[in-house]
Amino acid sequence: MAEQRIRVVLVDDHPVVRAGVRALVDAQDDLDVVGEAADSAQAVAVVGETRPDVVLMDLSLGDGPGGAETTRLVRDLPEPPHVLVLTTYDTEADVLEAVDAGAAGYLLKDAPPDELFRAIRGTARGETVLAPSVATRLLQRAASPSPKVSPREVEILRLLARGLGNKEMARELLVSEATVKSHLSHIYTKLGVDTRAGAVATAIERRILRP
Amino acid sequence: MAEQRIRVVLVDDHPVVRAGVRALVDAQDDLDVVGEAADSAQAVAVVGETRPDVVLMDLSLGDGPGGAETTRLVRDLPEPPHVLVLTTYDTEADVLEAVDAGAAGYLLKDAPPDELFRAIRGTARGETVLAPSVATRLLQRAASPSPKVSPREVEILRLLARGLGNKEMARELLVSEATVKSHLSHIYTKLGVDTRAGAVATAIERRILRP
DNA sequence: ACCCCGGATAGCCGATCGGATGATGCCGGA
DNA sequence: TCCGGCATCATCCGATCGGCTATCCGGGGT
Repeated sequence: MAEQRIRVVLVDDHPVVRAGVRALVDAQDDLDVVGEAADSAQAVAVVGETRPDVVLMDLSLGDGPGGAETTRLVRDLPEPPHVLVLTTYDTEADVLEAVDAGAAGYLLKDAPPDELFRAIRGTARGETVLAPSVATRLLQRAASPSPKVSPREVEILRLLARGLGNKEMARELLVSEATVKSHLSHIYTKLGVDTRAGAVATAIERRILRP
Repeated sequence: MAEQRIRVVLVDDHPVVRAGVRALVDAQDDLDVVGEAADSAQAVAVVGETRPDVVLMDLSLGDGPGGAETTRLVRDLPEPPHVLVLTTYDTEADVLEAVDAGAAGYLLKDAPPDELFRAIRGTARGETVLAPSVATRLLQRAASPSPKVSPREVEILRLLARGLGNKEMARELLVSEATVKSHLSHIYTKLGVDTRAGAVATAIERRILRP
């Protein structure tokens, strides 16, 4: 007789994507979509009810808790399912957050269906599955550890995004202009940029600042 | 007897999204998916062969020409189909560019299926269909005298966010440094800022740039 | 005990920026 | 047709920035 079918739950706020994954996955003999959720609360509920083997998780779930936080919640359930992140972007922060939250795999939505199926089966077996571009990025980062920005530096970044000059920041933070310049230099080094504008853009992209 | 079925072609580089839209649309009695394309060249070819009533167009098509440019190409064909943009983001620049390219509608991928169907039918009849959030944004812009940033200025903003200096931008855009400075001054005025860092932050916040 | 890191401070200097001012050509709407 | 917006270019000048080199202090880890 055949193996046990792999039970899959979809978590994605885009109805179109849910329909697409369901259509593709359900057409496979060994895979079954047993539930769908459009947000974090639904996800936890559906996973609790259906006890799937694998959860396909989108990272951006519109309002409320995101995919990373939802992954954490799902993984905190008793006998948790494996979570395979299926999302559009492979930002450094996204990947790290997801893996940290307990995701077993990270796939991009532009992956061909075959790759998706293989990833689901692998994840169900407890393997770690990474999209090629994601794997590449992780290796790069592993080679060069990205230094963390200190609290004070984040303050500077906030003022920077508001367009303040060094003198104004100094007044705002009650320190000397020299100190501000010092912080800025460190920020440039850590973010790998050499201008204020670049620092702001990079800080927002790395989610150090919220847009 | 029933009306003529509406013939639809999908253009999207994500297999998952194509499968989803196809599954949803094909389930409707009056809608038929008659072709799919994953990039610009395929899109033009498929549209030429299948002569659809409506093209569902994603704006980001991976490498090569984007959805806006592809929309232009498709609309330049003889007896062109109506183009309904179906994408993830509603950045001001994206919307303007798409409409300028001849798109008849703009819908977001998180729209519920019903809305998608109504949009397709409306577009087929030659109506203009905008997603609520997009319509809201356009109305805001129209109501408040917040001056719109020109395409060239958006280019400048992009380079700005990458931390380029005026000299570098000038080289990149094949214009003189004076021109760059002129654009920057206009940008500052329009965005209500007076520094590069502030311009980047404001541009991202107003979704003129994507983070 | 020692060293590293975050934070604060200082001065110097060349490169760059931002503001002001003015001019040209093109195109599209009133 | 005229006006306005867009894009282009030019100068001038004071203010600011970014890189560099140093110093000092306090706390946490080895």
